[in-house]
Amino acid sequence: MSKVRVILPDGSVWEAEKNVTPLQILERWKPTEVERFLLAEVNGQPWDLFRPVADEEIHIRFLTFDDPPARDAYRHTTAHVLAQAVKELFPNAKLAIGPPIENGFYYDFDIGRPFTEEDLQKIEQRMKEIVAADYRLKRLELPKKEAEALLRQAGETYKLEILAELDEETVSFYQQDGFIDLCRGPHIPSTGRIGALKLLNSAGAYWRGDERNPMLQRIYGTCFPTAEALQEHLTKLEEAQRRDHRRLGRELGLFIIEETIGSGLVLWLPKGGFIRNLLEEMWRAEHLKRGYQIVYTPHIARTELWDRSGHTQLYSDFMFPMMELESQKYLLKPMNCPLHITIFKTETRSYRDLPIRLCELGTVYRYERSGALHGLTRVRGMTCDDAHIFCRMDQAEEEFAAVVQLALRWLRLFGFDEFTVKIATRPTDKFAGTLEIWDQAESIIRSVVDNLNLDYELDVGGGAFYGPKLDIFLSDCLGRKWQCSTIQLDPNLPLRLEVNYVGQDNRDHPVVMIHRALFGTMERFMAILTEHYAGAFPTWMAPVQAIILPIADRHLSYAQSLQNGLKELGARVEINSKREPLSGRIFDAEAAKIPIILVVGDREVRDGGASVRLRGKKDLGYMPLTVLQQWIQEQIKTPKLDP
RNA sequence: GCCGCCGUAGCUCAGCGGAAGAGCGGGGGAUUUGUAAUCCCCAGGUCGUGGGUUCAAGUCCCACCGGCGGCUCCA
Repeated sequence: MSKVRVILPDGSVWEAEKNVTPLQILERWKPTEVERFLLAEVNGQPWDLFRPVADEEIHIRFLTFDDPPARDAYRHTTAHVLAQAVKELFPNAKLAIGPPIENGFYYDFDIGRPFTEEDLQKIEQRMKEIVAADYRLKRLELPKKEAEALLRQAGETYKLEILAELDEETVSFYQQDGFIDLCRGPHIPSTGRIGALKLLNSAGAYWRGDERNPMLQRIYGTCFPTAEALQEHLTKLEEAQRRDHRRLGRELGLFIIEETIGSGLVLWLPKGGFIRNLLEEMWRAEHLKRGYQIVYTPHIARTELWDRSGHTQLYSDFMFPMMELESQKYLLKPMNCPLHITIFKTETRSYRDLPIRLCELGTVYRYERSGALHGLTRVRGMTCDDAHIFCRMDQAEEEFAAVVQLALRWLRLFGFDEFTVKIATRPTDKFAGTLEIWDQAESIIRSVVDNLNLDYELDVGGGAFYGPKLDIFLSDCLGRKWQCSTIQLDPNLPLRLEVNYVGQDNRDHPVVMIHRALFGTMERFMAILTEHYAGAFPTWMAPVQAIILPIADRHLSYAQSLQNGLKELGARVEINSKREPLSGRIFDAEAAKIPIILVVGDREVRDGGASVRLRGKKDLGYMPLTVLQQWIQEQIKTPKLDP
């Protein structure tokens, strides 16, 4: 019998029998803590606690729910419990896939009809029984042939399809109780280790996400080690709902999407319009300071322009249909670049003129499928905070890096400080230009990211049709990620559209373009801000910064003079002199999320100043006028980028 | 687009075969009010649109329009 050398996390080295399981090691090493651990990591590989190890020397670690691989295994096992329950209740159901996902898991089934609310309840009930029964999980490995026979006999056609795509000679199955499933694993040792679970909803989902495939029924669920942790997660989901920008947008008078206008088309109400204008003014000032030039372009342009740019061939799926008048054909613009290019080409540009940076808050229209629309985050008419930088190839890296840095600093101004960077590379089918040019562009982006020491993820094939890009996602206060800034390096449109400069050699050379947006679109950014702040915008951004509540009519003229004084300091101040009790008007002001409430009555009229209350907080007490003025100025100060 | 659910007053929703309701908001009146909702009265709806079933349709059926959730985070 050969031996295994086991190296534990604390550095101690043991000898064990061959085919020892991590669980056996754990029972010897930490007999009192066995229950805490869900999964092992053997020589860097996630490994079932119950799976014998074959190597002669192993470095082993034990993982708990707090380690992502173990959490995934935990939820993956729960997905198997879901599948077992469904198979028992609906023997004709065919299994598709059931992976763990960010906050839970799902499993796709083909049962020929949608699940009902009652189905879900029954399934969840059955799942809890399976958990209570505490079935052990087993891993078995079968040669592909035998696996195929097994799945064929079970009528699991989707699993057969998956199997056919696997290269391995032998494949693994996991089994608990009478349920067996083709699965890569890993899993937790037994169903009894699952603490609290809940099925959330079911919905149609195409097999492999492709609408040409049959529609399956997906059940989403989540699970946590304890009922408290599950409840915490459910509360968070409710909190997200409470912050839904579509709801807050209406309640706070920010924006609305109205049937009579059309799906995906936004009406900005005065308060939302105020915030947007504020952001846009900051944006313009910042861009002028940084050598950008502001341009304006029309919403429609002749089809020939879009033919030349390649949009009608490569982007037509997202474009509104053509309109024709006086035998001229026009298209609504889905992007601003061809128009900015046209502006660039109005003059012959010397190498000394570059870079030229044209920017515009340009409204574009894109056809999004009705089912994809969502509030302000997925719309059909949107304003991009767009810019196109025309530069030489030797300037591209520096310009690109400057934009990345600007974008990160810009987003921090609005209260975000956690970002994810994703590099999206050449699409597999619809792309313009040659592979060499794409490779060069992609390597420039990588070099920028490396020099700035940014961690990034790779989105293979996610680039625009004309070039690779770097997308910046921000995380809001609930940890949700949103795509905002996008910076695209485009060596292809300039070639196609002959966007050239005259070099030192007196010859034409193609420019390189950088397409970029910082906010992304004004619509989406407004949605993100609204949800991040739950409608309680920072004072500098709030459409109404302070509201004065005179206690009785006799205090109104004092309230007005106070209002005028504060307005002179630049504050946005209103008065609510409705003849309602103070508490009622405070309630209204809090509901409107006005940051500062100023109460004035006999005392304040006599002494000057006001009683101050901050949004969400109790009475801060009386402030004399001079103190109040200074304090207000501090409160309303707009954040600025350093030069 | 596809699957499921949902469309009743400006907003949020109850009513689900037998005379259209509530709260908020709006209008009017009373109250002159001290830190998260003062009281009373009133107006407001071809119950998303169009067809059908029925003695009778917000209510059941069909189509369309619109909204919501989901449609690879791959064994």
